[in-house]
Amino acid sequence: MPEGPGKGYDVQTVEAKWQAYWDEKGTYEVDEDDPRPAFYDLCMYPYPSGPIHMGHVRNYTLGDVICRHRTMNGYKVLSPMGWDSFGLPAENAAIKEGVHPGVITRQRIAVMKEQIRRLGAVYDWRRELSCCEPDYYRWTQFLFLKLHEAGLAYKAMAPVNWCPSCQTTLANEQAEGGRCERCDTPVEKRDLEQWFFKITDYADQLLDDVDSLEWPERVKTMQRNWIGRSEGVEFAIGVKGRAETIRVFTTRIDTVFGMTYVVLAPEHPLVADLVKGTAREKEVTAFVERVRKTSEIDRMSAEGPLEKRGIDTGAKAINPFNGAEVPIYLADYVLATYGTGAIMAVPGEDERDYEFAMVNELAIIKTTERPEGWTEPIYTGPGTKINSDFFNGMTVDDAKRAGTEWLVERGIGEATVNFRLRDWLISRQRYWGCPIPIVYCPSCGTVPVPEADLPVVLPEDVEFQPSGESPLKSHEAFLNADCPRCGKGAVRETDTMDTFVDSSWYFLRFCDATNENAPFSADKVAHWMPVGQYIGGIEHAILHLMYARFFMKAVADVGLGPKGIREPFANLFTQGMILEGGSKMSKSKGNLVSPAQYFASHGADALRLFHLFMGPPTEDVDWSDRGVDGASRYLARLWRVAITPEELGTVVDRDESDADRLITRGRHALVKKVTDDFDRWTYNTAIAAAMEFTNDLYRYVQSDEGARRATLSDAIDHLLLVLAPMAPHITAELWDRRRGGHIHEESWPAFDAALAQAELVTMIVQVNGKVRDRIEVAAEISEDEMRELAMASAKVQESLDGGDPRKVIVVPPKLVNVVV
RNA sequence: GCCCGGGUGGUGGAACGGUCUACACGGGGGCCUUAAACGCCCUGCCCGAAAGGGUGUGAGGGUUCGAAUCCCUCCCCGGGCACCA
Repeated sequence: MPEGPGKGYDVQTVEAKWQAYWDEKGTYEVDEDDPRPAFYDLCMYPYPSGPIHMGHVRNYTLGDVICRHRTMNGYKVLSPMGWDSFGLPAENAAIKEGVHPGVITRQRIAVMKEQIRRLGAVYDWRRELSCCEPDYYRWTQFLFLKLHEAGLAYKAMAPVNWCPSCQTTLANEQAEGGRCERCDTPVEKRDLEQWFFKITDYADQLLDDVDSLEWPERVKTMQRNWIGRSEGVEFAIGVKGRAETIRVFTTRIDTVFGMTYVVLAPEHPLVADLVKGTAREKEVTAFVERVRKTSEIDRMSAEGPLEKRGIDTGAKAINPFNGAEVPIYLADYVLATYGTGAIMAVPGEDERDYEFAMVNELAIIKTTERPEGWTEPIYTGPGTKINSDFFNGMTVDDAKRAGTEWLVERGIGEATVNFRLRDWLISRQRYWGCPIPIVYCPSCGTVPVPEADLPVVLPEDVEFQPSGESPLKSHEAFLNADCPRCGKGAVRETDTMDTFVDSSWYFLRFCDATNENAPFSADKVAHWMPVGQYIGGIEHAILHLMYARFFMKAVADVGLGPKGIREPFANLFTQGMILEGGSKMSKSKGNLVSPAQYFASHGADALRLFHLFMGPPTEDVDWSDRGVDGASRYLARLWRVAITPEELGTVVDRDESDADRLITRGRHALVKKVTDDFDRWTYNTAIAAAMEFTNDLYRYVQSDEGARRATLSDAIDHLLLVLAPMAPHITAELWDRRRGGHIHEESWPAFDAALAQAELVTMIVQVNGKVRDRIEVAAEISEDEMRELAMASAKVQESLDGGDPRKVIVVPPKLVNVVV
């Protein structure tokens, strides 16, 4: 492995020097009273897991390039960094190693911070925050109280994943495959009282506002699908011989005359009552038990829809439209948590119902005309209604309207909208998270902790149970509290908040990070927000980004945030993953490649440059370290050329030559190219252009009589300027040595578009679309001249063989195509 | 199953409908050196000693003077969603 770029360039010393300079001088510290226009550049803050990995390098390099580039373009760029420092991994490590999670976490933050600095990424460190510290989480608690006050935080019974061995609930992500992440015990469903945020109140807004975002289309699509708005009707279906009705939701009321049976979710509240005392009771109860044991994860994921399991209750439903009696089934393909937990089933017009009907040998009624040649038994497209009484002859859409009207007139149904989005369950039965500021009083009930009493501090003197049960549950001093309302003895909530709550507002805190009286001031937030560029992994496309959007809106509505800003992230960039051998790098796979070794062997600039050069940052890339050498070699070359232009060839002080004109043209073209590429996020081609220009310099200066020193100097200055955001250390050092001063305080260079155009171009001569000749011509050549030149070409004459061309296509100044 | 992305040299990747493979990595060769490292230059698939020619962007069609690029059919890879009525 080569030791750095070589001759006269001491990578380690130079990089350390400039990193210290940026820190000490506070180059990237910004404030409200700075008159430059504001720009907020943010990378998703990391979970402090210890040493950084290549994904971090990619992320923070991109963020840093944006920050430095924007700054050179005259903006004051807010670029902060912090730590998503609550969470399960540190707590698990604590249980295993007997060290407090806070200790482990703070050590890891120190390591990570040092490595991020070593990368040369610059931040306004005065704004650093860590969400596990009381000066941050007291405001998370404050926001919880505000949401609670506004009715947006509530407690309710909910089915959760429960690990019987660890005695705790688990997040869905921690119970993948239906087994506990820690002990591999199968997870059960339990109903527990849990805290929720009422994100569903914002379902419509969250959906509508997606349109206004400059985000990757696929992320927007994922958000829309996750919200899953669907319009339909809810109506009551009578049960034969009983007073109760079953409410069902459907988006296809036009198919109601095809209703073949009704299905209830096994958890439906009416089930027990329906079968009580009937011959079916025993069998149905057994079925319900069986389904309950299957976790929701198994029911909803696996490889595609599971085989439809169901059972006849023996009860009959009555179709209100025609009085038809149909059987009532229970089936696990109907979810208790969506719509009303009950459906009307129409096998002729719904794939799932069809599948179920086949298994249970039920009749199929078609209610929509099939298109010519349609052979499938199910049809879900548009058409004309048939077998449908007063719908007959209507289109599907008209029948939907008529059906809804019919129900509304009789008072048994109405149009409704359903969402896939559920309220956000934020309770975690874990220690290492933000305590929920609530106490339970025997006489006053659930009482919020007064704002003046915040923070509710996580006690440090805790003993971690090998079982994983939260030590808060057995911590007397924490548990016992006085009721804020009546002063009598009360008990504290021991659940902590999902760490996604912490990350739902950290970008707001960055705007006003040291405020001791409020989570942030609305004015400061208004000054910086929305984030002008947010950069992070695609894996957060739904959860974090949805929650943060919800918070931004909620915070405005409870009177804390600026009213006009309802979306936190105006622009989002999702970077691709760094793979190793085709799969994601991870500790467990043992295929981590540490960035730290490259700091020592090649330096931060080379590593940054290589990451940017690998390919477009949206794409996943397989890691290969061969190219770091190449980046390093290029930087060494740049160093030699900039320090000693004679390296390039003959440097003279005399009149302008062709070489001078070519070099000047080249540098205008370079600046144009890099400027365009920065807008397109195609740093790979920007770097290629810089390399190409450097190669061209050698060519021009070595040919004929050499180039002027002044021309070269100007070219090298521009080369350094365009590379400055990407390779900040070497360009800063060279700039300082060549001209004095700080390159990152220079303006982004301008270019003259006319000068960037080449004088001479290669004209391609084709015969029948195949290249037959190349001729150097002036860029301003006329069509006629081109045609003449092309026809005069020996190659063309040969092909014509004395005849006349059928057609000649001329595209000035690049191409002539002769068709024979 | 549905919805997105992608398939271009040995590799990463370039390419407003107009020279396919820029820029790199790796390989081969040469120069420099006492030698090596560094550096510099050439090369890049097939035929040919060369000049030159040919094939050629996952497959097959189409549009066009001209297609990696636009249209249709299909195959393969990656990702997301997955019983939401």
